[in-house]
Amino acid sequence: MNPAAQNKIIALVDCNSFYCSCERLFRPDLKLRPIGVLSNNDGCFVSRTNELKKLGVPMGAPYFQFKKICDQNKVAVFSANFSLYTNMSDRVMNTLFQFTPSMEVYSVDEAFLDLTGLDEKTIVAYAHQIKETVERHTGIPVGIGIGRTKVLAKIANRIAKKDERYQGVFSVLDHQAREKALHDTEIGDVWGIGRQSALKMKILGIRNALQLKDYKNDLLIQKQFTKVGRMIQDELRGITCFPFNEASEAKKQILCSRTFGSPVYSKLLLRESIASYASLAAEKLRKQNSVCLEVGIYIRTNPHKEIPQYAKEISSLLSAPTADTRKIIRECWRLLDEIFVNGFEYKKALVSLGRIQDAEEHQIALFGQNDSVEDLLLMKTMDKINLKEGHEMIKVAACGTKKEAWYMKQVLKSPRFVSGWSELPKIQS
DNA sequence: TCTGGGGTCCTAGGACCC
DNA sequence: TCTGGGGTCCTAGGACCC
Repeated sequence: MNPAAQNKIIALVDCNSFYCSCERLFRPDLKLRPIGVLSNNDGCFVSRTNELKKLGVPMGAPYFQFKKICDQNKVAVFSANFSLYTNMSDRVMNTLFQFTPSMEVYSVDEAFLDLTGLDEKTIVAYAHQIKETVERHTGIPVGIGIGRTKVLAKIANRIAKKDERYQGVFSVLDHQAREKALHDTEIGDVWGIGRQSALKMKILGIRNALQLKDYKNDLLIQKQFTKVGRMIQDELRGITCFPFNEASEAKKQILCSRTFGSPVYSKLLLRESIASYASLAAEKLRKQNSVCLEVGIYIRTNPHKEIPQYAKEISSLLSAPTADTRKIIRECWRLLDEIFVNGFEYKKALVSLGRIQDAEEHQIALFGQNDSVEDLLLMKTMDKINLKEGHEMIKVAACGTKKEAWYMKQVLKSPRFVSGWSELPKIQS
């Protein structure tokens, strides 16, 4: 075995309450106030500051159930402003990239850094330097966990954020620190162990990460928790199972779905919403330079409401791979004809693109019609204009022109501080 | 009135083939 | 008379993550 593989140093950098921190950046008056950010349609909390967590608002909680508590405690509540968050995310990632050539952007607010080879004695100090630099350059506070594997870095990161003594940086490279950290980490808090697995683990007497690491019957773990469970166990032992993916890979499936602002009854409006989601999905498809061979849709009523329920999904294979918005919309509409039933109160629609292939490498269809050069040019031009002039400046007419019932409600949205000239913060003089 | 959106990976089991 | 065995591919569904 390669001895270097066992002496890896992985750091996980994770932004604190990321969406809330982004909102706070442009509102210094909110520095000490609890903040919450809501999902689309102002439905549920998707980001909360510590102050809001302390008020007992759980992750994913419906806003309307906690509105009173928020009002009473002067909570600043925002509609999600994703263009702001992705913009800030880019800035954070660019800053991190200055500290190592080997980095994996894991999500909008997290990145793994490979710091292998650096002096272990000074690694914590180095991490503090990373943390301070990110905060100085972007204004976003982060926590950093350090370990031999991704799973261990995750555990260290949790402690870095939770235990104030460590001021946002914690390492489990040291044997004793690691054993204690694993002992103090509940099994359900281990990365990759969800609710179902945590329950099953407890039946086996495994209540914390240390017990999983030291569990003797590897075969039983494999059998009950699949290969993934075994890999998590090995990662806890310091053996790398989840490799470092530096290059972001092309998506194998692209989804676009929204809950409607108000219920929709007519097929006409469903068609509009689906055309709109198909356009967004196709745009993502072209952005990663891919084509798709499979198109699917899904529609459903509101399961939280006591009304007649209907939910149906359907998908189909195209005769030739495509990235043409118009072809994708056409197929979605054909599918809608197949599953639409009149008389229901629809609340959500989804469009999915599957069997995704690289646009250059895809097989030429034997029978179907491939995208022509003209089609591709039109799509590219549309994307270019939308990128430059703002989202949905140009769209296919099928998406509709009026703000119909299905449009999202976003009452509490902050201005586009970083992406719209007209909404830049104003300085009083 | 009112409950998000976008992904990945794994496995069991059926279909099919020789 | 009396019904093999092994391999591969595909899909649906489950579980998990942020």
